[in-house]
Amino acid sequence: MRMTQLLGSTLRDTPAGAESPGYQLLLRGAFVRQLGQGIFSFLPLGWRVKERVEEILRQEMDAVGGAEVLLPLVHPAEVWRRSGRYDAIGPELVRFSDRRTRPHVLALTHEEIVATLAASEVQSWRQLPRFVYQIQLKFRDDPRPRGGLVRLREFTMKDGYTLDRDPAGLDEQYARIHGAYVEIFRRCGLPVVAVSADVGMMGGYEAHEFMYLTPIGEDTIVLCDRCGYAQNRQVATAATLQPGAEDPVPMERVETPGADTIERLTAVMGIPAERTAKALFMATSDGRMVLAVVRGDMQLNETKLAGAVRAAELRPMTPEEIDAIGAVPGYGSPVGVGTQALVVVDELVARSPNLVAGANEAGYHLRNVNVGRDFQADVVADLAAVEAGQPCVQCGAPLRTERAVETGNIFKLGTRYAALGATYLGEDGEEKPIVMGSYGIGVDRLIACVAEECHDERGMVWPASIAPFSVHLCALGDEGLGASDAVVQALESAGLDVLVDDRGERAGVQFADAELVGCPVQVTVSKRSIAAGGVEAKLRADPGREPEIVPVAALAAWVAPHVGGRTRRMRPYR
RNA sequence: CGGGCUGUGGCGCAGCUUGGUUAGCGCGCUUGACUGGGGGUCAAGAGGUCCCGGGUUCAAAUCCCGGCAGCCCGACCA
Repeated sequence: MRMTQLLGSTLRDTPAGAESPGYQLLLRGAFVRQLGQGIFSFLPLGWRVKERVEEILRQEMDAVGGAEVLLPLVHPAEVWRRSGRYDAIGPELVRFSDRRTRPHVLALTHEEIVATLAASEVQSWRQLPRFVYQIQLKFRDDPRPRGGLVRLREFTMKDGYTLDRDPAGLDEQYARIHGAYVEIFRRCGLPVVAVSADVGMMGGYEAHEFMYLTPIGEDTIVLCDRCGYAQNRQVATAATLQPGAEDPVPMERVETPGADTIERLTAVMGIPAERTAKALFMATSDGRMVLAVVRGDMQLNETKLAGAVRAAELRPMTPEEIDAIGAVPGYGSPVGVGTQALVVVDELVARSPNLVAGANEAGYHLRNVNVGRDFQADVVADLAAVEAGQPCVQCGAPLRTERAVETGNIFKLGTRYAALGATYLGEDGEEKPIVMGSYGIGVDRLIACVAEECHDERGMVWPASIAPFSVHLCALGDEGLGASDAVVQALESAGLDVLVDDRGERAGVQFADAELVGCPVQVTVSKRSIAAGGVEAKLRADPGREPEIVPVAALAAWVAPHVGGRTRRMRPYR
């Protein structure tokens, strides 16, 4: 392909508003352009990268028995009503009417569609297991898209769905696809860690996320360097702490003026935060009031609390609601609170004697509060968010936390979508629910992560497997331009794809752009190289090394080992 | 949805505080000359509803009000 065919030119200045280095380079290298919030165009170079990634996805999905399909982007609302998600999901599900005022939605995932197909297409146990996947657009009206391609509203997802007779069958496919995911990220040159995760809105009973560790990530994962424990902070637990043994002593009311935060309380009373309990006032989506108690030095993990009270969603209580249960913000505690609120206590608090808690009266706290004696817990559960440095639940070594981007996830859904009629007739003649699994990879997000991972100060350094072209050919001067056709011919006839800089720009401009675009092999042809016996070749990943003179006839053989990871011959553009 | 920041030729920015000439600068673009291996030099050009709407004023890029858009933090989110 010739550079004069490309739409979009490289940028010398970093566009305003692009924060992360990877996103800056995707813009500067003319890979993508933003159209609206969370909505992007892929320019020719970006499209080539995307095509490469998709090819790897197809190969790996096919390798574990996947059959590619294409499911619609626009769904009648009825399908989502039947699964219950039409009402369960908030405004991120885009709803609209067609010309006959029939309600529709834009696909934000495709479980419903696969389940609907399974209902009509699968009748017998002989038709299971199955694994279908697609590479499709999704639209999620996210309240806050950000980070360029990291968090989009319109995005491309590789989503796959397994259909099985029973959980054992699901486990088998799940493990196989887990392995395929590891291979996909390896081939794309992106280091990830697989962590256990919350199932979220998908429902189901087990999930893993494939996380790329980066400070721009929006998730926090908890890692143990000794034993390999790795979980999303939403579900992570630390080893149980053992509070000092101490006999309960009588509770007393103390004056604590202005101590309406844990920080001020510890200052006023001269005690460490570990000796305090704090109350958080939450309401469930089904209208229950929840008073959660964690130790003063710890953060509430809302995912854990939601699980403990079996709530779909939680929100903070309003001041009126707090007042109605008889509590006082800043001085709140379960002591003396009426039965309108469900009291949920972190297990560490439940075992800790003589804590300081609020008195539900402005300016007063209670010393020596003991669970069971001074108030009753309706539920005792692990509610605390894991902090770095806490001991690992498996081996006791100090845990580490890292920011990460979720580039892929896999879910064991189980039978929840059987409600859409996804059942089969078993070998025993009985109707049984199909057991489903769901498997996603965000293609754009994966590219964004690779851009973060694979660059230097001059531009992208794409892994050969997904680079837009194998070779970036700089044709310098009339002699270089004149000789470039033969070089392209030599490479393309060997199955190598080439981007030719045929713009007639000066050497410096061509070199700078080649480094920005980041193809693995950079070849220069010019009067000088011809006089030296061929072309100059060097690797993008090794910019410091002197280029090597290679005869045109030997060039393809020189290039090939450096682009071995490329798997598909792309059609030449002509 | 809350908080903060920003909207000025294709890109990056100045000007706004304290209203007043033809709204500037760098890059890019066009034409010509020179140059020709790391974003070269010189010259001549093209290109602008100063985000939108309203208001104040003799006069608004500039001040006021209201929108819209983008970015960041938070809430939210597979």
